[in-house]
Amino acid sequence: MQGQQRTREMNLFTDIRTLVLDCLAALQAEGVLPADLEMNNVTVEPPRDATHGDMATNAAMVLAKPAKMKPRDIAEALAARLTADPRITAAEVAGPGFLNLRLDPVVWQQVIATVLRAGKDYGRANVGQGRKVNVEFVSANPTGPMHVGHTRGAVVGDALASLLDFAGWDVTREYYINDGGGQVDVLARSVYERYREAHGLSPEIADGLYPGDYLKPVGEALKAEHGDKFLGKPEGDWLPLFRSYATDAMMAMIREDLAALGVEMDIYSSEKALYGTGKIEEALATLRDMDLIYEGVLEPPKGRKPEDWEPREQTLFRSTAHGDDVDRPVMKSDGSWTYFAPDIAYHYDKVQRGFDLLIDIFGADHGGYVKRMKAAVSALSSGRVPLDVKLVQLVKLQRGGEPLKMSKRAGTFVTLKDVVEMVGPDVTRFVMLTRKNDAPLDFDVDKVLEQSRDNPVWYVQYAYARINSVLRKAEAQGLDTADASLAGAALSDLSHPAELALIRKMADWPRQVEIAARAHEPHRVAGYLMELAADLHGHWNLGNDAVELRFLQDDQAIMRGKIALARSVGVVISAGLAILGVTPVEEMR
RNA sequence: GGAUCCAUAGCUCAGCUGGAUAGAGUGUCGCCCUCCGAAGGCGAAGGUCGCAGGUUCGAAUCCUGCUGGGUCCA
Repeated sequence: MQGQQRTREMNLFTDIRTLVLDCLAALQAEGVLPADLEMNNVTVEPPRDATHGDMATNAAMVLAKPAKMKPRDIAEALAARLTADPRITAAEVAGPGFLNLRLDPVVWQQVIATVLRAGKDYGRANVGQGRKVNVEFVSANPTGPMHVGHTRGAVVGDALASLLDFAGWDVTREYYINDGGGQVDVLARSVYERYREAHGLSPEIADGLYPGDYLKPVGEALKAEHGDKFLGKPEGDWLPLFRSYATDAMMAMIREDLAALGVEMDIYSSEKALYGTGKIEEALATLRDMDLIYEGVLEPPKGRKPEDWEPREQTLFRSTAHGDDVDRPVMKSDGSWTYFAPDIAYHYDKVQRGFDLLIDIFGADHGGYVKRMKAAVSALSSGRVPLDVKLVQLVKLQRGGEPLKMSKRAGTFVTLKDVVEMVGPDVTRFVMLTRKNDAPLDFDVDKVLEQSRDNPVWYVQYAYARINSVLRKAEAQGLDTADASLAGAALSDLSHPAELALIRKMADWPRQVEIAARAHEPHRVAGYLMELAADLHGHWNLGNDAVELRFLQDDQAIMRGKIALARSVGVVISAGLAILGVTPVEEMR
């Protein structure tokens, strides 16, 4: 397979792991090791401590027990086999049974050529094997502009989608429009007041209506299109029209906000569109066939004394059969659907569209919804399709250490657009990915624009800009700095420990991609980039004292290798930034 | 009351989904540099990984209970 072949060449760690497994198989063939051994737990990783060598394998420790042998004996037999490979220069047993490997520097140096030849595809993985994944994210109610909380979900979802794509998944980015519930009626009534206002009447923004100014243009547009024919008319005359008009306007605004962030959805699905199509009934019928729907009365919630609690018979989903804590109502006693019913139908639809994996990005306030959603997907796909729900915690927006408060009810809140206008889409995206999704995030709009070490965005961008600066200078000295040319540079001169350390960091990139993709954690990419940038800057600083470590050299042949190293770091940085959706800057100003 | 997430250096946080002596940044302390390969550099001190058990060759990581905090729930 072409793809797998390429992956093997790019990820040095899986290369060496394959070698380890081959050696173990040979030992089995010789009868040194028993035939039936589980090898899945055998890993090849960079050691925490660089003095331990280049790579370490735990094979001897993992296999000791099932093979009924001492770890040391296995390790020594394995070491003897491994050192027969030209890539391995040393293999020594250490600690409780680790096997520390040292690789021929040539192997490391070749990483540079690999990076330069692969370009932006360096690190592409095949963990997805072309399977289909649906990432549903943002899914903000179409009742107003997106605020900072949504922004984090948007960035996390988009970056996760890019990461999975990079790791070999077939990705669909999807937005679920919650336009079926009561909140869009509220929206329509709010817009009606703005419509009245457009006619010179004073709006009555009753408690519970959306007070934001952003609805004024919608009211005016309705006036321009329909004149005064809805003034003084009963709600039934205008509600449906106002509802769809307003949600369309809100969705247009949300799409603009997303575009400002650089987020492009593949599909917008509508909750409203599920009604009347039989989709909900179909999904529930499927569950009913599985004996997972029944009429019943829920236990009152434990603990706090239920004041207005009364036992009511409802239509319930037996979600406890799929891991939930209690069964959940899908239809209220008055015969109307609960919020849960269309969500079931929507996820059923996703299952039917053939996805092998579903991912939902929710705000942390929807955490209570996770178990029932997982139960529904588990039931409706007969356990075939996993649903992973990533909960995105709050963003604490600050300016110079002071909190920027937001309140949707008062109509004064910091929108996504505000933030993007203040700091730009690239900074917004990067900062949103500097923490794992389930940890709260501090976002200081002043700090993220500082040029300092503790501003991670700047730090990574600066590394990239430095590399480009040095490339320009090398070019001015007559060097061909095209990647294709640099890929042919002689690299044997790059043998200084600092240079090899930098290369090792780059060699780790494909591995980090796999780890991040498997864990569904795009923030790891940002973390890796900060480390790579730190290594680049550290190496740069060494050049202040040690002239032979500078990228710019008098000797063209030597400089060519150094520049190849610099450029390959730049390639990896831009590959990582591409996953985050951040544009690298060529020059600092 | 239940669900869920979190708890790691003074502070802000990483930590490879079980590996070796737990890492950065910042702050503190000490030294060096004034170099445009500028937007500092080197080093030191600083830890019962919330607490208590359990699982195993091995736990910050997995399981159970507890404590404290965020979020959610008719």
